[in-house]
Amino acid sequence: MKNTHDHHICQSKALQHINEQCRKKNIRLTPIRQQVFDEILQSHKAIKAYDILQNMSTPGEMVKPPTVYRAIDFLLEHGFIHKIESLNAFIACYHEHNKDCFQLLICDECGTVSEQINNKISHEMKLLSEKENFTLQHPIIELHGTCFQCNTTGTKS
Amino acid sequence: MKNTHDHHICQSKALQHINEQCRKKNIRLTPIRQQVFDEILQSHKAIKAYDILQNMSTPGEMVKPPTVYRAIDFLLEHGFIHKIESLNAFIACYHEHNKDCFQLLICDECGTVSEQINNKISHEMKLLSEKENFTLQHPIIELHGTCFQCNTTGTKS
DNA sequence: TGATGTTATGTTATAATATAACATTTGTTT
DNA sequence: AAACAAATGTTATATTATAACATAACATCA
Repeated sequence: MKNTHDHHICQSKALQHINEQCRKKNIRLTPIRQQVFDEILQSHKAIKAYDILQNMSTPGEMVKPPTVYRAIDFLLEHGFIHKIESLNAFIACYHEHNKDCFQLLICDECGTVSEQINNKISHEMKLLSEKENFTLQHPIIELHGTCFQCNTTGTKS
Repeated sequence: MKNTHDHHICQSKALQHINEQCRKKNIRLTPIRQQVFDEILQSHKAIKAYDILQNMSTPGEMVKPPTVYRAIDFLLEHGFIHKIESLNAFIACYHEHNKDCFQLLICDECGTVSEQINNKISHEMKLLSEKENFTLQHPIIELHGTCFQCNTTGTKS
């Protein structure tokens, strides 16, 4: 199946970004954190914590949940990954956004997740919050549906 | 503490609505489903499945998870309640909306959840989806922050 | 340098959320 | 009443996530 983009470019950009940021902010990208980020970076599909666990484990050496969850917490805290609440899964952040408002398009057919930064939506969220005298701190926007590829081909990738 | 609205009105409206709908659609609001809905209807705070379990149990008769989860599934399916994915919790639907796009304002101080139906936001979601050739089926919009009351009083309700 | 504090990791156990699978009962239709 | 469908009961277990405490690695500066 033809892919609409070269994921290696995303990956190397994201890697560059995380390395830069860690240097700049003087936070430590330890081997475990690196490994967990690499797992999440593999594709544009969301990955679950226990799948990361599995992938990082060998018959001789089973990685334990706190190891992975702690790395995930670190990556989330610094915005290198996002949690998809409706899937209990994680996706790498490919935008270098300082903005705290982004939208996730989640294809329920193939599992692909696409991160969008739409200023109009951010703006409308702000307006709604103001209208309701609500101090918006953390917007979660997860849009489930079917992506173009799956609509077109009718197959799972 | 003064409350900004009379929750009993919400409750009775929602009760009326669910009864009407069940009659109209010829679906059964059994005692268990009624009970679970009542629990969720208690307040404008989200409630968790295991709290419902607790509330429905007596020392002599412990309700078991599938009982509650099945009722929740029924109520979700017919739009009488909503799941808040970022809290793993549930809230009654007080709008009689056929619309599939609503926004939840979630106060992280006091736990109050307010359901909004904002046409501009729905519209922008549609535009974004179209732009990305994405068939939107189920939008999830959960806005975390602090409500007016909590901002003002600095206390938890 | 090595004493000290801080950050990260290891380890064990368990909490919290959710579903599978199969048996039984209740309701509905004819 | 027979037969089917829908709902509930019951047991077990899967999945997701964290608490609590021990140890190791790193940082810093007297």
